[in-house]
Amino acid sequence: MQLCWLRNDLRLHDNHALWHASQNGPVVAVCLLTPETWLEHDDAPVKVDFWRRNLEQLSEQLARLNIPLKILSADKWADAAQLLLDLAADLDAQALFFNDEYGVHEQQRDDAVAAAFTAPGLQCERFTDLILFKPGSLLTQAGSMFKVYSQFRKQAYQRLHESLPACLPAPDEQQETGIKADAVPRQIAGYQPATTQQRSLWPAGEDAASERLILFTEQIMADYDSARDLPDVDGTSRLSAYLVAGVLSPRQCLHAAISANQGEFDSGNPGAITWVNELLWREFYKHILVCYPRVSMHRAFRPEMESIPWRDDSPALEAWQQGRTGIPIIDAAMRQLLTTGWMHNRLRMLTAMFLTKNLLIDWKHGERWFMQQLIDGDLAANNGGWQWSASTGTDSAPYFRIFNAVTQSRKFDPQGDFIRTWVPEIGHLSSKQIHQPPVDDLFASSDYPAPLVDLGQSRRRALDVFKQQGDQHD
DNA sequence: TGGCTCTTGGG
DNA sequence: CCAAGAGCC
Repeated sequence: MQLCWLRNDLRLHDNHALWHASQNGPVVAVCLLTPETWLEHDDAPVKVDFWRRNLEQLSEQLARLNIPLKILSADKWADAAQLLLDLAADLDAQALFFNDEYGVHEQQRDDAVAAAFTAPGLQCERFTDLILFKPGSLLTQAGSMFKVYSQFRKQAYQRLHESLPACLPAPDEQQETGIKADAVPRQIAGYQPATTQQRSLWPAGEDAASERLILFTEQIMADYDSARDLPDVDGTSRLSAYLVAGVLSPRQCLHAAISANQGEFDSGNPGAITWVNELLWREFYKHILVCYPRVSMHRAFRPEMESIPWRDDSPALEAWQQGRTGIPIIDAAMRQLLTTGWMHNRLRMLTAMFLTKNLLIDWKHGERWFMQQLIDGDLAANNGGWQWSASTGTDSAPYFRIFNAVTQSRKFDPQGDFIRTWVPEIGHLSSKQIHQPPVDDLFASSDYPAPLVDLGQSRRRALDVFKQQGDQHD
């Protein structure tokens, strides 16, 4: 008997741990509920609910293969090893299989569990599955981790040309084990259940994920290059939540893109190339997290950026969080996040840069708020994105490349339709005015706030601060 | 995965 | 008046 420990890999297909366990003999799947650790990691309620709903779907699929799902509960990850050992003893299981997760706490937890199993002579098998390449396996000539994305990608392309990682099938149906499966709880204690709207925006299960993947690669991806920046258009993959919960694997994404692009991933349709590029950014940030763990320990990737005098301004932070900054595109984006648990990628860059540059508020506050709200919150990608915007990260935006939220709004939401959806109190304004409501109008008719900061002034303030930072370290 | 300002040259 | 390009942050 083998245990397969499921975490953020809630799928039957192309699941390395599950497949290899099933090749080894009868399998019992197990997962561990640790709400306290999720809280410490700022996992959003909508994300926890999505994970739970996917687990529900997966347990039904597993049942059809006669693979029982056992559900363990613990306060903290520190208890994981003992709980899994006890279960193994109960079921007389000799081996534990799981797919590696990345992050300091995750790796500590997994190393401890692996040690606890191998010490008494049990087997523990770990796999690279959530990403394409094992972190640390793509290196410069000098043997160090890349600090610049384009070089990382070059190496990744080369490796993919040499051998494209294949997708594994779902495990076969096994003999009845006689072991009773546990029911997936309807709700996780301490977490608000998701709203009806959120649930219908993000249907759970492998079938839903694969439907969206096919729709995207066959109908949306061809225009990805031009449409992906328009928040009011369904032009992005919207697959991130599925990737984070592991309902979908990056190999499945890569193969779907390739088959919709005449077998190519770095040539052919520009949309396909750009999307594969996004998959590789995801990969890059995971590698950065493992090779430079300081980025997840409240540290800037670039040490010389540690001493930026961030402003302490909780009213402004709260206005940003609640979508009351008086900059329509920023508020629309933040309200989309609050309501749906998701934000369009272009808007993530805009709102992050507005917080870190125009408001000069520490990126760590924004990083935390995003994690607490996002259905697709992912430590590596979220941290990478925030440090990119704050210019503190690897290969990040140069400090002088500051977005102007209003200019970007005119460019990417030209008719103002996205703003009208989320900021209805200024919906009556023309598409010319809606990006920057005239002050008279604000006094006259709506309770929409005046801008929190002047974009020009606050831009110059950020330039001064960041320039000084650089001078100090010349 | 920018923006601002200044310049030039054309309506 | 504006578009387009250069140089700077």
